[in-house]
Amino acid sequence: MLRTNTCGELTLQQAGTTVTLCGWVQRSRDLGGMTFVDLRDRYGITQLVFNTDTDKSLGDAARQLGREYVISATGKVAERSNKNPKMITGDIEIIVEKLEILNAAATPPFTIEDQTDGGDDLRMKYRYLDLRRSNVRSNLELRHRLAIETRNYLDSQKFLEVETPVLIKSTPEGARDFVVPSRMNAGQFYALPQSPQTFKQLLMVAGFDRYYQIVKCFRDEDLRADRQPEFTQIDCEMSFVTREDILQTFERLVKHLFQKVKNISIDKLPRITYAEAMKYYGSDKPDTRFEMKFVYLKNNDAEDISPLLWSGAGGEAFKVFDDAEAVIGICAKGCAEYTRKQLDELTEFVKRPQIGASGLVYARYNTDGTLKSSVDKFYAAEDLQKWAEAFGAQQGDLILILAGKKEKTQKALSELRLEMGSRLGLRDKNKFSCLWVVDFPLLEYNEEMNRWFAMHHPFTSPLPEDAPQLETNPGAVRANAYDIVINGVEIGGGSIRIHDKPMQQKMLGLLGFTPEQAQSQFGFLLNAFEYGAPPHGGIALGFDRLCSMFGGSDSIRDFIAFPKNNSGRDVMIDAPSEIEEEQLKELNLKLR
RNA sequence: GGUUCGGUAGUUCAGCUGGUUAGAAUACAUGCCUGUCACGCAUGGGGUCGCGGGUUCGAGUCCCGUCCGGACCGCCA
Repeated sequence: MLRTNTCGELTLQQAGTTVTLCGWVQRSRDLGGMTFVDLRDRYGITQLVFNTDTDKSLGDAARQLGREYVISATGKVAERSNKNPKMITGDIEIIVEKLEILNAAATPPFTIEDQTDGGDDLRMKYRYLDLRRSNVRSNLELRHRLAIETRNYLDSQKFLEVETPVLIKSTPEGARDFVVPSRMNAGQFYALPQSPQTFKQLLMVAGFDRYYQIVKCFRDEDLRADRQPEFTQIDCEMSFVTREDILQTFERLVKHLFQKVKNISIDKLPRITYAEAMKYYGSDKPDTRFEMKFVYLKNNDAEDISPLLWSGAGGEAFKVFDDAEAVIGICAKGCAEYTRKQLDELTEFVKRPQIGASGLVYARYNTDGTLKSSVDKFYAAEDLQKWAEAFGAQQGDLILILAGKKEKTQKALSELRLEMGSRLGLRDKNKFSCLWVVDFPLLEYNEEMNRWFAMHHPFTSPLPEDAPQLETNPGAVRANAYDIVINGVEIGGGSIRIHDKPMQQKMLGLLGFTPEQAQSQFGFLLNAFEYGAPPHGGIALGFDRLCSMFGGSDSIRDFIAFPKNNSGRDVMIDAPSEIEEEQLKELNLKLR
C-alpha cells in the first residue's frame, strides 16, 4: 500500500503517529514562511503543513504543487492550533516530513469544487474530473446504497437475480430499437432490449418463481433530462400472485428504501384509478405533494358533474364556455393578491405552444368577500359565488379556469396546477408523496395508424371482469396494470401478465398482428405458454429516476457515471462515431 | 420533426438604441506575506465575440443560413 490512511479518517486520536496519505491537491495556501495544502481523496480532505523554517527545500517543493497534482505525503499527525470545525478532519493536520509527487496535473478546465464554475457540456467532456467533485461522487454513492438495499430486500423475499441477454430480437411494438448488425449472419440484426420483458416471463414458465435484475435497457428515442438512451431498471417478476401481492411486495420495497437510505417512514401508499387521476389531476402521474384538485364547472360527457355555468349576466353569452366540452379549474390558495402582471404570466404560460390553451379565465376571491373575475361581463355575482363554493374557495384565493376539449384542457390544467404548486412552494424536494395508479386502459386507439396500441405492452392482461368486452368495446377494457408514482414522477409500472396462449393470441390479433406475424415475432412465448405457464406478474422500476428522486434532483444525468447528452452523444469518448470501411464490409453494410 | 433559450478570456458571465482601446469575477503566472482553511495584498499575460454570408460609413450588437449546447412538445408499449 502506498498509504497508511485515507484523507477522511484522521482525528485527534491519531495525534503523534506517523502516517502516509495519498491524494489530489485540492488547494494550497502559500503564506510565505509556511504553506498549507488540502489533500483530497474519496473519503475526505486533510490539511498538510509545510514550514520553511523546519525544512527549506520541502517548503519550496510544496509551493510548486499545482491543483490536482497527485502526491504522497508522510508526516506526523498533529493537533491544530487553529481548528476548523467545518471539516471532519479539522482538528488535526499533517506536519509533512516527506513529499512525493506521484503525478503532475495540467490545470483543470473547471474548478473541482462543489459549486463548480464549469458548464454541463464541459463537465461531461471531462467527466472523470467532474466525478472528483464530492457532490457528484455522493450521488453515485447514493446510487450504490440504493442498489445494495434493493438487493438486500429482494434477496430477503427470495427473489433470484438472473441475467438476461443483451443481444436479442427487434420487435415492432413499443419504442424504437437500437440495432446491432450480425457479422456471422449477413443482413441480419440483433436488437438491444427495451426491457427483459419476455425473458422474465419465460423464467416464470421455467419455474424460477421470483426473479429480479438491476439491468440496462435501451430505447432509441429522443432524450430528456429524465430520459437516457441506455438506462437502468429494477426489473422484477413473480409467479402465483395476485395484483395485491405485487403491490404489497413492492410497496414494502419502496418503504424499505426510504427507511434504509433516507431514514424516512412512508405511510401506506394510496391507490387511485387512472380514471380518477385524469379527472382530478389531468395526469396519470399526479404530484400529490399538494391537493389543488380539478373542479369541473362543465363536463359534457359525464353525468355525475352538474354544470355550474349560467351564462348571460348582461344578456350576453360567454361563447368560450358555452362552446367548450369541458370547463375545469383549480383553486390557488392565497393567490387573490396576484397582480395583473402575474396573471398575464400565467396566461402566457398556458398559451405556450407546448401547452396550447387559448386563454385563461381567473376569478379573485378578495379578502373583502367580493369576487372579481375576467368574465364579469358574462356572469352575475351570484354565479361567481356558486363557483367559489364549488371550488371550496375562501377569501384570498384565486380560481384559475381553462375551457375547451376535455382531454386537452385536462392536460393543460395539469401543467398549470404543477406551475402553481411550484410557485406556492408546495413541491418540496425533501417531501415524498407516493401512490399507486391502477386500472389503466388496456388499449389506446391511434387515429393516424388506424389501429389499437397496447398502453402498457402486449403481454398485459385485462381485468377479468372487463375481458368479455375485448371484442365488443376494446377501448373500455381496463388493464390489470399499475404504476407507482412519486412526486409526480412515474417511478415504475407493471401488470399481471397474460399466461395462456389463446388470450395472448387474441391480444396480438387486436393489435393488428396476423396469426403468422404473431407466431414469427412472439412464437417463443406463445409456445412456452403451451408447456405449463404459471399465472404471473411483475413490475419494473426506473432505477436512475429513483436515484435522482432520492437525491432531490430533476435530472438523472448526475446519477449516472457517464451519461449521454441531449443528442444521445457521449462527448467524452465522442460516440457515436463513424466506423472503418473494412468493418462495414465485414458486416455487409453499405452507407447511403 | 417542431417550439424556445443560449454560444463573448481557461471558466462563469456582463456588454444599453449599431459607434472610439470588448469588461467583471474567478482560474492561471510572478512577487510579498509564519496559522491559513473560498487566506490576503500587488503586478501581469490571456479574446477568430461558434462559423459563413448580408445590411451599414461602421456589427459582439440587426437580418439570413449553418453548427453546437440546454429545456420542452411530438416520440418514449
